[in-house]
Amino acid sequence: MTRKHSKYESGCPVAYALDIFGDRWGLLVIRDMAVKGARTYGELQNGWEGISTNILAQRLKQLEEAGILSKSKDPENGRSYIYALTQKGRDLAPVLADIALWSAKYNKAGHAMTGFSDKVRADRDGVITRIRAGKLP
Amino acid sequence: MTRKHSKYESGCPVAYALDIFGDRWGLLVIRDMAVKGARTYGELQNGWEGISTNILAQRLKQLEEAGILSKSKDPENGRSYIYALTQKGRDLAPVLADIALWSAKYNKAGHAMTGFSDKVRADRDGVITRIRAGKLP
DNA sequence: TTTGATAACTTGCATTTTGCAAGTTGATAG
DNA sequence: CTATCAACTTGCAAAATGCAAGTTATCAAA
Repeated sequence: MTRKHSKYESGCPVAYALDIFGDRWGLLVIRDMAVKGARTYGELQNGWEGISTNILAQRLKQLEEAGILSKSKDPENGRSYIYALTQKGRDLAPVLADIALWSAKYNKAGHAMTGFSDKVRADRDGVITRIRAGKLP
Repeated sequence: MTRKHSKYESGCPVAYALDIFGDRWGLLVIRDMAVKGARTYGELQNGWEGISTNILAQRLKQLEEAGILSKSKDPENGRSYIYALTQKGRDLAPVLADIALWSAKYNKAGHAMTGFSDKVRADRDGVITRIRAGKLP
């Protein structure tokens, strides 16, 4: 991620990853694609958290530059683009899965969604394998 | 995390977690404690990435409020406090481990640290168990 | 063909977060 | 007592995010 605040550059693996998706929206965009199957700008715009249009556009560009996702023209609709996670992006499945497990354990809110975390709890390896294969969890 | 930009509130587990550590520094503070064994403000201040003093103070307070870490007076040094990850914080070990593995696979920088990710690659469960038990990986 | 709708952004400005660097306060050591 | 240290705090600047209106290219219908 090309932030003005210089990248961490510490060489630590956690820092390296956070340089790519350690902002407010990066991992949520990736989640929308991996877990919900979002593929277009409009679908991502209609995500659960209400990302701003300028931030979404910027994030998509940065994640594309980081090799996390790819952007191609939609052959069936000249106005639309298709965004897809690359293998590099899909390989973040274990991170998403374990974050969901952690949250399921500690989030006491009554309105918490449990679909994804329930699936992970039931079959963590299966969920990860499917996301890595480009399928829904 | 009490950010003015309203919390996501979507109910999604990933969003719940990012509300707590989805800022620029949260997960790095947690890493410093889990992976390096940092326990004092000074040790955290001397982290690999150069966090600002005001941000560190603020983050420690927020993470304490979120139940990720605890703060207690150092009985041997009246000027110092000891910060320790709670079980809730230590339960983020799988997330840290997965991030490290992912980065080891995709970070091509020659100066990348490989200690933690090598340990995870060799024995992911062992690393997670040790961190969860409050030990170093 | 024209008109209206739509997808994907872009733009201008406001608010919030992070960064820099100096400063303060309480505790310790000599 | 003075000097040093640990843990912040403070004031301001820079960067990131949010809001809401706007623009452009493409598609669909009349």
